[in-house]
Amino acid sequence: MRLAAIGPPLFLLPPAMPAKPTATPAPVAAALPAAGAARAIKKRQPHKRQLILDEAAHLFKERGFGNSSMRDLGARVGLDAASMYNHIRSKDEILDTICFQVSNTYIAQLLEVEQMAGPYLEKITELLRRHVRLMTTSGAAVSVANNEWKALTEPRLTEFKEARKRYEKGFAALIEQGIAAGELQPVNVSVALFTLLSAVRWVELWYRPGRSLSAAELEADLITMLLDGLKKPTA
Amino acid sequence: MRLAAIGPPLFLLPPAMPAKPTATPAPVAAALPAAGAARAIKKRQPHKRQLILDEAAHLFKERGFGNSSMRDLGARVGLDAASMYNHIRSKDEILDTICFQVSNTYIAQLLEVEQMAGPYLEKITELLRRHVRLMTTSGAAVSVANNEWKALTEPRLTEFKEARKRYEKGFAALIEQGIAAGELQPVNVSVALFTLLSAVRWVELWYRPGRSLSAAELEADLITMLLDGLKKPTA
DNA sequence: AATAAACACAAACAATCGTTTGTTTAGAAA
DNA sequence: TTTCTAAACAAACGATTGTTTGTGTTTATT
Repeated sequence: MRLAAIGPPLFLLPPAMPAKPTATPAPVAAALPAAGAARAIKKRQPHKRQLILDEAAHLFKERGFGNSSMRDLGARVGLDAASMYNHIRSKDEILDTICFQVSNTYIAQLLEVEQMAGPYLEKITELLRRHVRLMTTSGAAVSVANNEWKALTEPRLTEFKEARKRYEKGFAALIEQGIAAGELQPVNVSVALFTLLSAVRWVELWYRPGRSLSAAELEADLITMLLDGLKKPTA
Repeated sequence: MRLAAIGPPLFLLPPAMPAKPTATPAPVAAALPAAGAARAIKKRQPHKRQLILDEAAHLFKERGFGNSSMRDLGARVGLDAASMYNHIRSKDEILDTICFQVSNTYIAQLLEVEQMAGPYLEKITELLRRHVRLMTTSGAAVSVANNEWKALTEPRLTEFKEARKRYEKGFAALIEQGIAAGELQPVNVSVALFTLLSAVRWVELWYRPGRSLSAAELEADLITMLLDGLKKPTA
C-alpha cells in the first residue's frame, strides 16, 4: 500500500501546495492582451510582466485569489506592491490574463482536433491528451483558471463562461458522434463529458516535473483507464 | 448535441454558480464542535447557528472563502454581521466546522465499508457510491471542504490534511487489494485512486435536487462508466 | 552631455475587512 | 412584577485591502 511515491495527498481532489518551483515554463500563448480587458504596458523589460503573471499563477493556486494580496505577490516577485503597477493594470487584470490565456489555448486545441481525420475515438483521445498536456506544462495557470475564475468581474466573467461552454459543447459533440458511430458505449453524453474532464483534473494538482511517473506515462495510463475502465473484463 | 438538459457549464470542471436554493438539507453530522477548535455557543435558538453554517457553505462555494465577507454572509442570513457573533466564534470557525464535518463523514464512511464482507470490487463500488451520495446531499459543504480548505489556519490545516491522507490511504488499500485479487486491472494504484476521486467531483458542482437525472441514476451511470470505461469493447 | 522614458519605492489614499463594544429589545424564570 | 439572559443592532476599532501620487534612480536615446 505505498502511496507516497506518487502522490500529494488528495482527499477528494484538493489543490495541493507544491514546493514552489521558482521558475515556470508557461507554454500558454504569451499574454496576448485579451480582447477588451487588458492592454499590455510593456516598455523596457517585457519579461517582468510575465514574471509577475507566473508568480501570480502560483500564488493564486496555493492561496486562492481572494486570500492573496498584492503585497504578498510583490514579495514573491521581489518588488514593492506599488512597483508592479508599472507592469500590470490591476489585480483583476492579472486574473483575467491568466484565465483567458488558458481558455484560449483550450479552444484552440479543440479547433485543431475537430479538423483532424480519423475515428471519433482517436479525436477524443487526442483532445484529452492535449487537455492533460496543458496541465503538465502550465499547471498553475490551469489551476487558477479552473478554481478562481469566479472572481472575474462582469463583462469578462460572462465571456469566460461562454468560452467554457463552447469548449464543452465541442467536446460533447465528439462524444455524441462517437456513440452514434458505435465506437463508444451508449452513455449519457453529459455524464461522460463531465466525468472525463473532471477525472483528469487531479493532474493539474498533482503533477510536478520531477515526478517518477513521466508526463507521457501519466497521459497513457490516465487515458487508458478512462476509456477501458478500472474493472478487469470477465473474460 | 443537446447538452442543456443536463448541465451547468463545465469547462474544465469549474464550480458553477447555482441558483440559490434558499434551504439546505445538510445531512452531514450536525456540527459536533471539532476537537480543539470550535466550542458551540448555542443557547436559546441553536438552529440559528446551523442556518449560518448552511448559508456560509453556499456563499463560500459560490464566491470562495476569501472573497466572501461577514457582511455578505449576514445579508444572506438576514442578520447584521455583528449579530452573528452571538452564534459563531469567528469566520475561521465557520470554515473549520464545515471542512471537518465533511472530512469526518468521509472517514466514517471509509471505516464502515472497510468492515464489510464481499469482494474488493464491491467494497470500492460501495465506497464510491457513498462518496457520491454525500455530494448529492451536502453539495455545498463538500464543495467548500474540497476547494476552500487551504484557508484553514494552522494547527487545523495540518489536521485536515492528515484526515484527507487517511481517507486516501484507506481507499488506495482497497484498490491495491482488488488488483492483487485479480478483480481490477493492474494499473498504478495512485493514478487509479486520484482518477476515481477526481472523476466524481463534478457531481458536487452539477447536481441539484430538481435535475432530470435522479441521484440514483447518476450514481449508477457514473460508477459504471468509471469501472467499465467509455470505450465499447471490441467484441 | 542632455533628454526622456522606464522603473522602483515610500507614503499615503479611501474602502473594506473581521471583530469588539455598548446598548437595547424580547422572552423566560423567579 | 422583577430578574436574568439570549440575541439583535449601531457604531466604531485597528488592520489590511487595492491602488495612486510624488519623487527619485536607472537606462537608453539623442
